Amino acid sequence: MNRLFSAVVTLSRPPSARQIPCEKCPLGRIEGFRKFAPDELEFVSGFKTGELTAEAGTTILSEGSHSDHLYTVVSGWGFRHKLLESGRRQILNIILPGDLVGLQGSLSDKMGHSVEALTDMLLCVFERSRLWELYRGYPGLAFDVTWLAAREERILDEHLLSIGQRTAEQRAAYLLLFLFARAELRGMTNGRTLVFPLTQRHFADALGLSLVHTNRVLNRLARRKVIRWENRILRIDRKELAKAADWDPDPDTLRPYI
Amino acid sequence: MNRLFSAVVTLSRPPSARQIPCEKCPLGRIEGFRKFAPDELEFVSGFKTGELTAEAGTTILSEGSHSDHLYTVVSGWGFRHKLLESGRRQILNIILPGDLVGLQGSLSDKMGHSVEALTDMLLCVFERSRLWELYRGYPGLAFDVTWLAAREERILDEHLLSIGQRTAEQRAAYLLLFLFARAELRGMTNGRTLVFPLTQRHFADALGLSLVHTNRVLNRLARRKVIRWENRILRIDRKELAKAADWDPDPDTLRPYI
DNA sequence: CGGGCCCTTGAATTCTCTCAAACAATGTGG
DNA sequence: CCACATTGTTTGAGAGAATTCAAGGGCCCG
Repeated sequence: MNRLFSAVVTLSRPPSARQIPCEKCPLGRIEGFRKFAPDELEFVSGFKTGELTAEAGTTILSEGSHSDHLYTVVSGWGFRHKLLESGRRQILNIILPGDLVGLQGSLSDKMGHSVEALTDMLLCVFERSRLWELYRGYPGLAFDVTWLAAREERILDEHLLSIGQRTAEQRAAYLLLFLFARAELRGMTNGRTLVFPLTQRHFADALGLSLVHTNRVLNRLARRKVIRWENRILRIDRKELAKAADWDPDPDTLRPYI
Repeated sequence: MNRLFSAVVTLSRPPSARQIPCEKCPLGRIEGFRKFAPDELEFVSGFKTGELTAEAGTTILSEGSHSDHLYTVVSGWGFRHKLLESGRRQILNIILPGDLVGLQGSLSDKMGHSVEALTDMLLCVFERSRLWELYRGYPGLAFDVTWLAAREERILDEHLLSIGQRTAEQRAAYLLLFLFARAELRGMTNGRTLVFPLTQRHFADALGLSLVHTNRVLNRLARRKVIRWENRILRIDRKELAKAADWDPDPDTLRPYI
C-alpha cells in the first residue's frame, strides 16, 4: 500500500545504527523532491551523523528542552504539538517524510514545541553545531533550509486561517484534504485511500475542537459519503472534500530536503 | 511617546526616495537588535534598493500575487492576513519594526498572504533576485534570514495554540501582552502604556472571534482593571494580564534584522 | 449637517462543550 | 478460553460559549 510506511514498521534495529547511505536515501526517489548536486550529496553525507528509529508514541523532542540535533524524517508519521498548563494540547502540524524537524532548537536554545512519533519513524540525525558549516560552504543547501522554514510558515498560516475562520466541518474537511495531498506527494496513498495513523483525539487536537464534536462532524461527512475513515484507513472523495473545505491544495512544486 | 512611531507619521515623502543610509538605520539603535559587521553593513547597503513609504490602510503585498521585493520594516505597524471566499479574514500576525516581510514570495512564486499597513510605514526595499547573492556571499546574513523565518514560525505556533485551545478571555489577554512585549522591545512603549493602532475589528480578526464578543471580552478585562484601551492608547497591568493569559512573554534574546 | 467609522449593548439563536454512558476491538494474565 | 483492563469510537442530554441580528451613540471630517 505504501512503500515508505511499510518500510518503517518492519525496521527494528538499534538506534543510531547507520543503514542507509545518502545516495540511496528513499526520499531521493520521491518524485517532486529535489535531487542533490554531487558536492551537496557529499556534504550531506558527512553532515549526517546517524539514524534514529523511534517507536510509535515516543517523544522525539520536548518543548522547553534544549536540542543538539536536527532531524530529517525518512519514513513514518509524527506530529508537533504544544501544551497548555491546563493540559490542553494543540497539534501544530503533522510531520511526514522529508520534513526537517528541530530547526527551531538550533536557532534558539529552547524548543518551542514537542515532537512525537505517530507511527514508528526513521530519522536522519544532524548536529546542530555543524549547521554553520552548511551555511558557510553550501549556500544552496542553506537556501533549502530557509525554504523549508518558509513552507512550514505558510502551512501554519493556512491552519491559523482554518482554525480562526472556518466552521468545524470546513476545518475537518480542510485538514483531511491537506494531509491526503501531502501523503500523496510522497507516494503514500493508493488511489483514493491512505493508511491514516491519527486517532480522532489527535484530529480533534489539531482542529481545536472537542473529541465529541469532532466525532460528530466526521460522521456527518461520512454519512454524506465525502469520506470514509475506518480502522486507520482513510478514503476520500477529493472533489466533495475540496468543496466542503472551501479549499484546494496548492499545486505541487519541486521541494528540497536535507 | 514613541520615537519610531512618531517618526513615521510625520514622514510624507515620495516613495522610493532614499533618505536613510544603512549606517544610520534607526533599527540599529534599538537595544536587543543585533548590530552588523562592517562587511555585512556594506553588503546590505548595496542590497537595499530603496525605501517605501506606505500610508495607513495601504496594501503592500497581495495574497496570490507575485512579488519581486522583500522588505524590512523600519517604522510603523502593519499586519499579515488571509481571506476566505466568504470574506472572513484571519489576521496572522502583526508586523513591527525589524520584521522581514515578503520572504515567502521570494521562495515560492505566489504570496500566501497579504500585508497591509496599520499606520503609515517606512520600509526598506530589497530585490528578490539578489537574495541569492546574500546566501552565497554572506552566510551570517543567510543564517539571520533563516532565524527570522524560524522565529515567525514560533510565533505562529503560539498563536495556533492560543486560538485552538485558549478561552476567549485568555486569547485576548495573550495577544495584548504579546504585542505589548514586542512593542516594548522596540522602545515603542512608555511605561505601562502604548500607542496601539489596531481597531477592535482587527483584534477580533486576529483572535478568530466575532467583533461583538471581542468587545465584551475586552470590556470585561477593562472592568477588572487589567487593561485600559481607549482612543488608541493601551495601558496594561502586566502581572494581571499574564495571569489572565496563562502566558509569559519569552525573555528577550538578541535578534537580527536585515 | 450628514455620512462613515468605531464602539457598545440587548436579545435570540446556533454552535460547541462537558458530562455520562455504552459499545467495539484488542490484548493480557489466569 | 474467559475475565478484565485499555483504548478508541459513538450517542444522548443539558449547559455554556460565541454568533448573528439589530440598534444606538460618539466622534471626526468634508
